[in-house]
Amino acid sequence: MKIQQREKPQVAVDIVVFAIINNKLSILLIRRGTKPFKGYWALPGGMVLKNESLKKAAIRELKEETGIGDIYLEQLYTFGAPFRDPRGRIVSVSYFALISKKYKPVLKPTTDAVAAQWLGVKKLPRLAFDHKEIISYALKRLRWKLEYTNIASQLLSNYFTLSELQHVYEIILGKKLDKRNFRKKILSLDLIKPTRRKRKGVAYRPPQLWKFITNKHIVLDKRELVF
Amino acid sequence: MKIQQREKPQVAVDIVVFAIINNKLSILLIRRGTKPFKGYWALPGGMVLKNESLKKAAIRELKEETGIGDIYLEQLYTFGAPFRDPRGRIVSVSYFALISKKYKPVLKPTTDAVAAQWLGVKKLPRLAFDHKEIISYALKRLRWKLEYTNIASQLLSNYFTLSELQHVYEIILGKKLDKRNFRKKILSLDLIKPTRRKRKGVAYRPPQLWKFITNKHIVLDKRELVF
DNA sequence: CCAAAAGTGTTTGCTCTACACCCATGG
DNA sequence: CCATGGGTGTAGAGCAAACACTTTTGG
Repeated sequence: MKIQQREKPQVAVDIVVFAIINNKLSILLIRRGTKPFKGYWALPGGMVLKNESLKKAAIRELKEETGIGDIYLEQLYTFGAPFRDPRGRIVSVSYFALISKKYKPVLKPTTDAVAAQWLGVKKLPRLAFDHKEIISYALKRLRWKLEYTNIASQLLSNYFTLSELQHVYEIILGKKLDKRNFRKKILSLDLIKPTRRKRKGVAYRPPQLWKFITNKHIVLDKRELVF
Repeated sequence: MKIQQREKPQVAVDIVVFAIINNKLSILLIRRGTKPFKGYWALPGGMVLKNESLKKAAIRELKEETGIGDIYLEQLYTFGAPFRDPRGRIVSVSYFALISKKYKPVLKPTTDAVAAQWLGVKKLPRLAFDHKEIISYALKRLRWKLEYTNIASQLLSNYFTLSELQHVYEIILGKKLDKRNFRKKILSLDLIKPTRRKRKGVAYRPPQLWKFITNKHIVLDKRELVF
């Protein structure tokens, strides 16, 4: 398919979807089945439709790829270099999304994609367009927001143990944390509360299950969660 | 002028230009001379041209408005609600800019604008489009970046006194700061250095003049400048 | 000599860090 | 009873906040 260069740019969304898969911070990528960059991995995304907001477009694309509609989504940055796409002028508004453990995404290849797959951020393949840059931007934002928001809630199930929460931090920040200090700090912020439940069936002392006090996105007024 | 709704959105830039004018944090606004929102105040901005990057477009528009080319500019957020502009689908990439004391902007009315003026952020008039939202977003970003970057350098002359620097912080954060603690903190970060010069002609002890060690944008790895 | 802002240290409380042992369960 | 991760407290160091007086100049 060949698209001519237009006078007016087209507006697209590209989405960096993070999830923790097999204890690795991973990104959803699709393998392109058409030119340009055929065979390369790329971020899911697509054109914004007429009378569709940018966020709606991102939600729609994500639903098409993963089947999940209810997802944390936040605008990242807009990339608009004139020749970032060889097909013509495409301004891409990037989003970053988090998929919580409570969902099981069903990856569906779509028109442009021959495969969709979770790939660990540590060793990403070569990527189409300027998608590497977009991902690096998203990673920065993710690490940053971990420190002053309750964003980790978006990567866990409704009920979780403190160790699971700590692992989210460790995986994303890429370093081991002290268990006691982690607990002290996270508890001091009143973001989570204990429940009556404990995780059953484990071959060790059953851990307390916790939940976030709210599902809403909370922005702390300081970077309180710097570990 | 009536523009029809197009199938492809147009891409525009809108710029929130901050400067400190008469000890007030101010924004450059233009009074619209044409419909829609004729007579309302609006952010400077305009359409992105073919083969022009987003940032270039912002720089060009700013130069047209203020005559200043060398300016701190950073992308903010992209607003793309389908009906944010009654003329049709316009996706607006917003930028935020800082004008340093070393420049004297010459405000020039342009095609769409009957007047350009600095208005204090404390009491802004009613604004066209969703520009109020854009400004509120820019203000948040400005306050936030003050705490972990050397962005204040963009609002001062090359040489400045510590009190002037402190005033930038006080004006933007909207609170008085302790002089001794301010100095201690700012000096501990190695962002500025003393010069041999002192400000002359003042009716009090002549203050030391300082400069920023670099003109480059520095991002600290912590929010060190929380006062 | 007066007015005005510049410049300068110390004490106190709080927060962050480092660190090791017992507990509850399944098998 | 063994293996496994869960759960808990404290002491010391470093950082942040509060606070008042002396200095230097122009007029």
